[in-house]
Amino acid sequence: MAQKPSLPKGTRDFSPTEVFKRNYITEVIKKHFERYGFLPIETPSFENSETLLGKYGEEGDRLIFRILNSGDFIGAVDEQTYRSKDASALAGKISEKALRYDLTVPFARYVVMHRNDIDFPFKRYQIQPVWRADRPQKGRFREFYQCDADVVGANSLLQEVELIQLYDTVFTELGLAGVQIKLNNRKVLSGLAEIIGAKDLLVDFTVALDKLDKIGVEGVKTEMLAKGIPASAIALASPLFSLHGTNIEQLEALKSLLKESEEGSKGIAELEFIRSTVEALGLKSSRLSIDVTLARGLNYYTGAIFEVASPEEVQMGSIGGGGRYDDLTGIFGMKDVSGVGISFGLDRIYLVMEELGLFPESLERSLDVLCVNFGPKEAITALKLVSFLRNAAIKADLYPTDAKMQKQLKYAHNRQVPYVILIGEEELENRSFVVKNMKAGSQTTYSLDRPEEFLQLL
RNA sequence: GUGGUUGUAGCUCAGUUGGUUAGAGCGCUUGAUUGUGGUUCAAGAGGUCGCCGGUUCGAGCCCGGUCUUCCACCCCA
Repeated sequence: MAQKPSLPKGTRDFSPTEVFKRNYITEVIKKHFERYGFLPIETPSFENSETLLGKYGEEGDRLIFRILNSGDFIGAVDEQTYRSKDASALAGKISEKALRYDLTVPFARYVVMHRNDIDFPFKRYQIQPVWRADRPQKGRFREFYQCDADVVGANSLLQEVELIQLYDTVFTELGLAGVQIKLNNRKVLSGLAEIIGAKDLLVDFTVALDKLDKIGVEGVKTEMLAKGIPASAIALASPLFSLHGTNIEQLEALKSLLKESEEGSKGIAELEFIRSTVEALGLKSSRLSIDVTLARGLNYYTGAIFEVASPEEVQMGSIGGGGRYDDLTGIFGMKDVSGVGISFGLDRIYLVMEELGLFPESLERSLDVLCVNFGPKEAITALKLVSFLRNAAIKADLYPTDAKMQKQLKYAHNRQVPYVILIGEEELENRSFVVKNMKAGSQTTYSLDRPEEFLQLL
């Protein structure tokens, strides 16, 4: 029986135009990744569950798509687990694989597994889809692409500087000018929690602080209280709520606030180095802003934290994020390997560029020349000309059947083909071809013996 | 996972307190147009009203469930 086709929630088909536009973005990103010395890798779309589970916190585990075992997966479950109706215990028995949730954890696994074949420091990039069992909303899908560039095996802060430049270079070339690259440091957040005496509530503290521009000072205080952070501690942290001024001024204020914390002071020193070095090198169109409230992202960051905000005129979450993680491969048994990386959110960048009308018009053109098909005999000659054009790197095609000219021209019109070539009986006889300029409506005749004269027009 | 929202022709949307045969614009097909698309004119095709169930003499409209869309929260690219 015929069933109405449909897509799973949060997934999309991409039309030819959309794919052209998406490719345009990824080509730009890829080009600059390679110019910065990153090497491409790919990893499987699914991993063993234990590789992924527990790496993204409780919330992350919930959002991981799990893959049902094959065969008689129920028969393999022991009676006790089966009867317990404990979803997570049962899931562990009937599912051993899961879809990739991000590109960083699979990369960490990759590094550990291939440690003997890799020359460190290893700079890799990876552009692949990831899956999250999230509820879709604006700019949020269950299948989406991340474009990651990470360096492992060296912990120079110059890498942070370079990654900021990389962000700037890519967004500038895409025409996404004036993007704000937010920078924070986990050590600063950690130091703050220490100073106010809430070190064990670091995550709750930072998650609440992150919402400052969204829910305001009172909202943040309320959330912190709800999470069990004492009022006295919140009072100590209050200078944070009203930080303002330039990056330098904010750093000065933080420096004095954190002078008692060794870790916090280290974080400040890192921020200061990155800030001053980036400033010395200069950015093309983006601006770097230090933001101590920035805490979003994965909780494995240990140093720098990046987030790229969409341009203000567009209502969209962040279009990129990243940071430094000193310990990631430690989970897989490889200690003391530091990594730092950034990610571009392809799907959101697409939406922002679409909204701002930043895609070049040339992407719309799928065909430069279409040859009208007048019949078997004319088609052979037309095909010769089409081959000639194709060899000259022109996107050319012959209409496959000798349908009515009206239909063929309408097809050319709908596909926005700028030039249509006509080779009918008459042209065949005097070895010529007619080129119709679809925009102007004008026609010019060329000799089949000198097709290169037409090439000059293109 | 929580709360709200949406679904009618290929697309964008009308559709009255529940009442015969569900409409429009755009698009599509055919013709005016035997070598010419866009403009015009004429004709035509296209819908189990997301799906399942319920209430009713009668449901696109009311009720329940479910899927989907979009939005907020959580979290995040």
